[in-house]
Amino acid sequence: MQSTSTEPRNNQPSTMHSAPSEAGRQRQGRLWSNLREVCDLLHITAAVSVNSEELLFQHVQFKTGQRVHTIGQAFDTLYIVNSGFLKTVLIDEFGNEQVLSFPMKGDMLGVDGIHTRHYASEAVALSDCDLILLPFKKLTALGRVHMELENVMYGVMSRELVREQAMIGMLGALSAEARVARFLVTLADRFAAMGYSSKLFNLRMTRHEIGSYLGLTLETVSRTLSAFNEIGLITVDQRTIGIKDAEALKTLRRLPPSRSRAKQNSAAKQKAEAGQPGDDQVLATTI
Amino acid sequence: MQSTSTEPRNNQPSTMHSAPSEAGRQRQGRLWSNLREVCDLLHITAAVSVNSEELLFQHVQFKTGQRVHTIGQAFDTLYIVNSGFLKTVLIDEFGNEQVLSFPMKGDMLGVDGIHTRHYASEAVALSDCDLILLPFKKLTALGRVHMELENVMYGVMSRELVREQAMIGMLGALSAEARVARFLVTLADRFAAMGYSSKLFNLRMTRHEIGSYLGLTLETVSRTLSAFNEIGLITVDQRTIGIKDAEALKTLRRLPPSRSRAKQNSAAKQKAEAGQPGDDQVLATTI
DNA sequence: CGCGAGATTGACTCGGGTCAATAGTAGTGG
DNA sequence: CCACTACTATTGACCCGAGTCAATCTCGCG
Repeated sequence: MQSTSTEPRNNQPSTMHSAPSEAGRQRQGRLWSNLREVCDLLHITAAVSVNSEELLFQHVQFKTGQRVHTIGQAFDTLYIVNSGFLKTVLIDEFGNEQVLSFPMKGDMLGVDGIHTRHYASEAVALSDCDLILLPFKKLTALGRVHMELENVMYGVMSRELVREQAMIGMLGALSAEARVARFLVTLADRFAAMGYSSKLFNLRMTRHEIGSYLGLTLETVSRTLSAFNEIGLITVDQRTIGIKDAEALKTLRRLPPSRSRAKQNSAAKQKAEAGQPGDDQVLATTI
Repeated sequence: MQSTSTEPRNNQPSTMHSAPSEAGRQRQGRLWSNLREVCDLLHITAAVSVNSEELLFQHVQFKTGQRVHTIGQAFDTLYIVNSGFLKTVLIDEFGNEQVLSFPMKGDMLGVDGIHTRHYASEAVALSDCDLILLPFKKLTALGRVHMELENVMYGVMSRELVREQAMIGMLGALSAEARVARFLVTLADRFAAMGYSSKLFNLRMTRHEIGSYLGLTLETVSRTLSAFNEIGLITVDQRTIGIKDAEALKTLRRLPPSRSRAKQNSAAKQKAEAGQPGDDQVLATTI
């Protein structure tokens, strides 16, 4: 089914979420997954010994725009994304959204609710989604029997922690161009890991949401994408992104590394390269 | 166990770390803590039933500047801060440090190593420190017997995750003044939770480290502290900070909330308040 | 076919980064 | 005890990256 890419299952409206695609079996008119399928989804290589056809986890579908959980809501279950795209957000005292992540297939939701027993963030479906429910009580009870599970959980939470650390590092140190470049590269890698094309894909989120996620305004995101397009790093058409030079995007550095170049390329080099027939003056500042 | 790490133990000479202060008992010339003491330190209200005088966790001392663990080092143990102050940092491709956190009493270190089995960050002592070792293997083995422990771990990791989410929200949305203000308020609260004064304390980190943590330059941090000092929110003398108006610091908002005031106070209001005998023009822009 | 949400682009402004000079503080050793 | 050095902090001058405001364009949808 997901042959080419870009669109997993065409988003036909209202059709009971079209194809079940991956894991899961019908029962009582619903999809269920066993522990092995859950671990596969998480990319965790835990040797799940059990014949866990007994241990089944229910799926739930959410349609575009629906909230999976909201801030302050009593916590009782974790979610794993089986298909679809979401965003998680914080809401500040003025009602402004701060996007924290864009979960997709294989990601876990709700971990931030464990501590206080209330979700600390809000999760919203950006497309029709299929999520697997992991009732937390059930999960800890299972831990008693299957110790592998405990390590799976530690691994997932630690992974999420590392991801957030990288995010903090990015927000604290990178320029706008570098943030957008990294965002695109990371997205491409995640699509690749899901079996889709990493060279051509559709953004599921608005410029505003990307900006919030990267600590930028939507205008800056838009301008930066246009600039990347002009110098041939990518192609942009609304939400369709084509990656043309992944290497350049990966190595695009920040402007404020410290004291170093930043002055020398401003005037001195400009005239030296008048022989270039191309049109690459747009990002000349970042080299 | 093979220490391998940068700076192992054996540095208890000098002053045997002044006062043992809190938890711990001597044995083999070292300090050890039991499970209850560990949980108390973490502020986790887990009913630790066990008479866990058998389960003892060793302490280790680190002196100012020593590294507890480095990036890429093989992970095998978690740490809990019993006393002292540290920083955790990421190192980018150019050797620049990005400060991620300032762990102090009751905080856990090393969680980011669980996922890949290698520490993802570096932890450095900013003062002489006393840490409790939690060998991860031992910990998971214990989980088999004491289920409370599992929940303690989940709680600590979830708490850390929430903290990092708040950090991301701050870096993505707040102005320099607001970041510094929040930093001070958060520090004050943490000191209060540790039983110290929340009104007068010493920073254990440099302006540079604060700036890195907040995504600012050291100059901006310094200037902002001076500005807060001038309008009477705090007093500053090198690393000694006195909190004068905690409420004002807490409610200091960002400048770029969206579209709203920002223009109307620029010219119109200035002349209307010439009757103010005080000296408060410094931060007039933020109102 | 018009409407509204989203995206693009331009013009302008300013918060905060950069560079630089000065001053306070700590550690070391003669 | 006082230099001598190295590190840290404070301030000022300057300027650029990105935010703000606003106009226009595109596209999907009822």
